[in-house]
Amino acid sequence: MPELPEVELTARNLRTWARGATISDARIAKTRITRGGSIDARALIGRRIASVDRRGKWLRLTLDDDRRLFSHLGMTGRWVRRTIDAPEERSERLRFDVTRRDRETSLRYLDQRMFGRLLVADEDIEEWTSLGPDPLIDGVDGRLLARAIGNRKRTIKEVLMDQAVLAGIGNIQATEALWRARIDPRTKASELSSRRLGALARAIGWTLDRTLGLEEGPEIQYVEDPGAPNPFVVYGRDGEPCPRCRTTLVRIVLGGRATVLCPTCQLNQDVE
DNA sequence: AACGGAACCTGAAAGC
DNA sequence: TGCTTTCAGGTTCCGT
Repeated sequence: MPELPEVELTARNLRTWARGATISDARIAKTRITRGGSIDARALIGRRIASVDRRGKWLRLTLDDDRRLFSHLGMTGRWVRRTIDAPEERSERLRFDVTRRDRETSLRYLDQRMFGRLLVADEDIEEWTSLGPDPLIDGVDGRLLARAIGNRKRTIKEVLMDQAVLAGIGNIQATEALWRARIDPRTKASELSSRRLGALARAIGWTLDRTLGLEEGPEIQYVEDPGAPNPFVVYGRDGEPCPRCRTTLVRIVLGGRATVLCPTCQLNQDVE
């Protein structure tokens, strides 16, 4: 589920909760979350969490012995803070009890569908190093987009979601940004003018900032959480009027993913 | 090489 | 009411 904004908020939470803290206990359930490796939880006990970083949708917790814990949230992963005596939750896959200044709390990684990943490594893993530029860390503008896209011929929506092109953009952020920039998601990426790419870069900044602002708080609110209203402008709103021109928004499928667009205003026309 | 589609999972919501 | 189908914000693999 999570895209760049949710992962960024998670990184900020983990810094607040755990940076500088010592792991006093660690337990990991044996599930497919650790595929591609295995984690010896006992070997983490006693280590201090030196720093927490995010790149794209990946999190990296660096320990004081320079080993790193990598975490990808997949579709349903979330890190939460609990009291030390809170009972194990249904989808709990990893638990860290951490101590800082004599205060002990418990960090839990929850992941219902287990598409997420957890890996421990001595150095940065390929999944981390192969990520493209991150819009929040590296900034994003039309030139950078043009360079990242190169002459890729897939649709701009699919290319935007390619983590090697731009790190952190998923289905929601791509949908929202393309609507904002008035670009038809089916356009071949290499066919966008530099002017269009400039508009797209600004639109990406707009939707990321907007989503980050919506999600400030102790726990990330997902759209699909029961009772939570959809906070997005067009994502999940097919059948509703376009907020800009009132045309009914339509749903198509691109690269196997639901895509909402306005058939009237997403026509790649410059508007100033 | 590039593409569409299925697979990996669980559970909530919609459909009948 | 209860059973069935569809769908979900991610990634990877497989066959054409």
